[in-house]
Formats: sequence, structure tokens, C-alpha cells
Amino acid sequence: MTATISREQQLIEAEAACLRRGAKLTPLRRQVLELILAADSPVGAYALLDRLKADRPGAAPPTVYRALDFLLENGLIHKVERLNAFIGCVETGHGHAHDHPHQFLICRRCGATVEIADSAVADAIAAAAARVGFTAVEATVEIEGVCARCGTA
Amino acid sequence: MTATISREQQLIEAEAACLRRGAKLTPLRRQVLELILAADSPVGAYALLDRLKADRPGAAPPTVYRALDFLLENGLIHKVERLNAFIGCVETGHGHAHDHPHQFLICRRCGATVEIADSAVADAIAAAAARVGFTAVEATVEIEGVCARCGTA
DNA sequence: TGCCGTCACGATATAGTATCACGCGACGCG
DNA sequence: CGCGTCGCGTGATACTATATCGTGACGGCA
Repeated sequence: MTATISREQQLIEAEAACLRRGAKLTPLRRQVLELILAADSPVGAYALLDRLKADRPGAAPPTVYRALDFLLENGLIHKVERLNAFIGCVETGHGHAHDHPHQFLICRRCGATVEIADSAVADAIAAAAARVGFTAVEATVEIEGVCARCGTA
Repeated sequence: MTATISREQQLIEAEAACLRRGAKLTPLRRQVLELILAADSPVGAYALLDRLKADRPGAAPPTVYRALDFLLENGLIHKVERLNAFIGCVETGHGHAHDHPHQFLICRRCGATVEIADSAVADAIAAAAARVGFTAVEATVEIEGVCARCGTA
């Protein structure tokens, strides 16, 4: 696992991003982000809540949803609509916009979900919308299928 | 409103499509489809349930969800994930595949949601997935923004 | 004709996801 | 100090979806 080290890195990036935006990554928010990053698949709000309760017995749904809202607003996580679940989005090395175009690849076999940022897809979407007079602001693109590892196995 | 006439047409198309597939569009299923087509925006399952209860006092969540499952399986409706709501998909004039690629345009102002079938978007998605060794089976594409009418108003 | 499997649906209960409303304490600022 | 904002605790509630069991209708088939 390269995970542990890079995850620390991601949290540091997240703090930096919040600083730049004038937002406060409180201990609670940071902890929720940490739980999301620690999972290797998208995590549901109530799964997060359960894990949160280990440390914070008083945690309730609003506790986790407020943290999630903050993380979403600040571009630190995304929601995967098809799964009603959340996934981390901190990209070390290059700052990213608040609302960058992105797409998800969701493997039906192993559940792994990865984010890509394909500009051809984004362009095609903007063009298709424009063609009918629609001004696209934001797009949810969630692609289901079989990932490389599961496909060859 | 051109709606009423064309809606009848849509229901007839739907019955024909079911016949071709060997599926049975029972009165209940037909009624749920009718309710969905009658709405001019995507409709939630419980909104459908409420309307259904006018005719069928005994209707319960499974009643409507079973009908929705049937309609989804037979390609007569789609689910809009971002709204947890359902929208009709019968396209009069040209039969359509069960699982055809499609995209939604969701207006933030008026809530109107329209389906498009842009092959450039579909191709870009398949290509982007293939580029990372992912075999795309099905994609959810939901574009939020401002529709032509709301944009000029 | 009688048996039997499948299917559509009723009915009850429960699981899973998300928000509302109220209050309080900490902090920053004039 | 007075005051506003913000983060969060707390309890209740709304909204979305599924599990489970039963029953009656219908079709196939000996």
C-alpha cells in the first residue's frame, strides 16, 4: 500500500486548499475526509457515521451531512449519485478548480470507482447541450462497466 | 398542449414495444407510465404513489416500485439519479433499443428535463473508458444548467 | 380435469438516505 | 462588553427503497 503516506499528503493538500479559499477544515471535517480517503471505494453517509461514532459517540446524521456538504462545496470530495456515496477528490501536485469537470468509472465486479477528467467528454457534453440552446453548468457522468483488472481476470 | 394526443400515442407505442418483447403492460403498469408521461418534469416514486392512491387506495411503496422496475427494464422510462425521479422514454415513430445511450439536460430554473441521444458524447465516453482499459457498459449522463427558454427570459 | 409452476399484486414491516429545527458555546470584532 | 456568525450537538422527521409473506389468476401439461 502506498496509501498511508499519500493520504497524509492529501490531507495536507486539503488544508492548503481550504486556506486558499478561506474555509476552515475543522477537526471534524478533517476526520470525515480522512475516513473517506481511507476507504478504497465510495462510502455512504451512514457508514461514515458508524465509523465516526467510534470517536464521537454523539455523532448523528446532521453531523456527517454537514461535514459532507462542506467537503463537497470545497471540492474535496464528490458524490457518486448512482451509489449514494462519497469519494475523495484531493489531487496532490496540482491544485484543482472548485468545480472541475470529471467522470467516474464504476466497476460492477469489484466496486472500485475511479475519477477521470477527460476533456473530450466534457467538450462533447458542452457541445451537445449548446446544440439545443442549453447552457451546461455542471455534469454528472458515471460510467458503469468492468475495470481493467476484473476484465483480464 | 400537444400533449394529450401524443401521450395516447406514446402509450400505444409502449404496448407495442411490450408485445414485441413478450412483456405484459398490465393496467397498473400502464397507469404508472401514464402518470409519468402526464407530468412535465421527472416524478418521484412517492409522488406517483400519492396519485396512484386516488384510484387504488391499497397502493403501497412496493406497488409503485415494482411497476417502476418493470418500466425501467423495458426501457419505457429512465431514472434521473440526481433527482431520484423518473421520466418517460417512449419515443414515437422509431423503436428504440432497451439500453440506448442517452443524456439528460436538467434546467435549474424551471426543472424541465429533456432526454437527448448524442452519439458524440457516447463515443467520447466509450473512448475515455477504453483509454484506461475500462469496458463501459452503461453511462449516466446528467447535465445541469439553464435551458433555452429560461436563458432568454 | 386436476396438478403445478410462474407471475402480478396486496399488505406489513423495515432498511437506507437526507433534512429540519432548536439551542448553545466559541470565536472575532467593534 | 455586546453582538453576530459559525460549528456543532440533539431530537425529530421526511424522503427513498427493499424485504418478506400471502394469495389469486393464468397457462402448460399429463
